[in-house]
Amino acid sequence: MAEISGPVAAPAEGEGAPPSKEAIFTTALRLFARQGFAATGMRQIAAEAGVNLATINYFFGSKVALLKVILETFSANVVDVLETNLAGEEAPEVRIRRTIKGFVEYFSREPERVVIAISELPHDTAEITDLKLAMHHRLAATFERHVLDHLDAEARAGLPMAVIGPAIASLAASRFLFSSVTEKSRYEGYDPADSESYADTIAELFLNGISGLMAKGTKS
Amino acid sequence: MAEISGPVAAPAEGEGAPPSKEAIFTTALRLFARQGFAATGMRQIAAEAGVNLATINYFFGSKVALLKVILETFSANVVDVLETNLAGEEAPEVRIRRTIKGFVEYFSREPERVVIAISELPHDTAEITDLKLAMHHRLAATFERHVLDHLDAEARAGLPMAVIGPAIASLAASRFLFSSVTEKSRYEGYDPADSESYADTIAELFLNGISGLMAKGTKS
DNA sequence: CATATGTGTAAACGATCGTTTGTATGGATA
DNA sequence: TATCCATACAAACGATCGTTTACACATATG
Repeated sequence: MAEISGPVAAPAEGEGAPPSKEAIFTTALRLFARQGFAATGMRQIAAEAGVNLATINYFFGSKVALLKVILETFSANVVDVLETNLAGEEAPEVRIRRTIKGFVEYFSREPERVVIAISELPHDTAEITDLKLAMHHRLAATFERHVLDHLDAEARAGLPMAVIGPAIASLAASRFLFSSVTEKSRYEGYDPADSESYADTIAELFLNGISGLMAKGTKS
Repeated sequence: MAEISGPVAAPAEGEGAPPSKEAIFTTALRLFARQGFAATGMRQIAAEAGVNLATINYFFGSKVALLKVILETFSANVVDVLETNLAGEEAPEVRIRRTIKGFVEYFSREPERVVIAISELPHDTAEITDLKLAMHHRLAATFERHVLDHLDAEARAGLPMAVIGPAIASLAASRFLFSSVTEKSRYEGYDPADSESYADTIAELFLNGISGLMAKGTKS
């Protein structure tokens, strides 16, 4: 099958895109996050976006291609956050803390992409698997280059990449993964809208654990 | 609609169950974890379990009821692990470490349930929402009673339940969430089958962060 | 023997799925 | 004006969806 130069290959979702295309994209983002990719039908997207059914395939080519665009931009953004925050001459602790806060802040801005990415992560949709692997390799390589390679052998042995990679990702995403549950519960003395202090908490948790959190106490 | 005393209400998956029923259950467990609930069809379950299509609804009533059984047993098991490990007179750190290791060990034994539970967590399937909320409340109440209530106000202020609840769950589950990706990659010097040391690593990470991991180094 | 019950099966139900086809329109371009 | 092209729409395609019905067979019970 030859390459197509039609609208299918368009990178999508820039502000230059036609209003219909943008409506489709934001609606799909919302529905995929709320109901899951497989459970969301094309007709529902079309109806809630206020466009014709065929318009979706006209702009995006297919349903999985729509998912692909979502995951690809998410992947690019996450790699970008990691690269820009993890580089530098400061102590590893400073750069790691900055990186985690960068993750949390980006996730707060686009929680729907986080939910979609994590929800689809364990499933092996044929056309998505390669995308996930590529993202994983880029993230792992960046983390190794900027952090692990600067540690002595003993410290490095305590940080197996296969553990802390998923750990840091899950940790930063945990709030958004569970938001459908925690939002329905009430916690006294905690403001869920305060994303700044949340980023601090998660960063401290990853660096020094709950003992670090308890030591800091009300100081934050 | 009156209650039915037929096989639909059966608690399922005991060893006393008919072989067909057990085959359906284990097959559904595998397919739901690998493809997702919505993306898995009844006919595929029936075919791979070697039973007739109608047999599934005969034993379980409906497709969502099948998912319900999976999540209910998972929920009961997780609450049980938390209760048995978190209680006791030892220092909080000892009990928390034991609890996390308990989680990881149970998750290692039944990774498919973990993947299903986390994947379906953000989605609001009408009949599943209540189940998730109930599980969340039980877990939060148990953790508060056994840990938070024994801390002084300052230390407690550093541990917002809305943060560390999802955090501990995501951390313990991270490896199994990402297994479809990490399994396809190679990590030197790390044996993914060593679930014992993995549990240690995650527990140390939650308690003392990566600084704790680096301090321990090759000692583990 | 007659009957009830648990299990398994074939076939079909209506609904919804993702995708494609054909056509219409409106503005830009030649 | 004539042509092209991006956008948009209605309608239908075949396939698959979860579920239900009706029936068959075994075993156990009265």
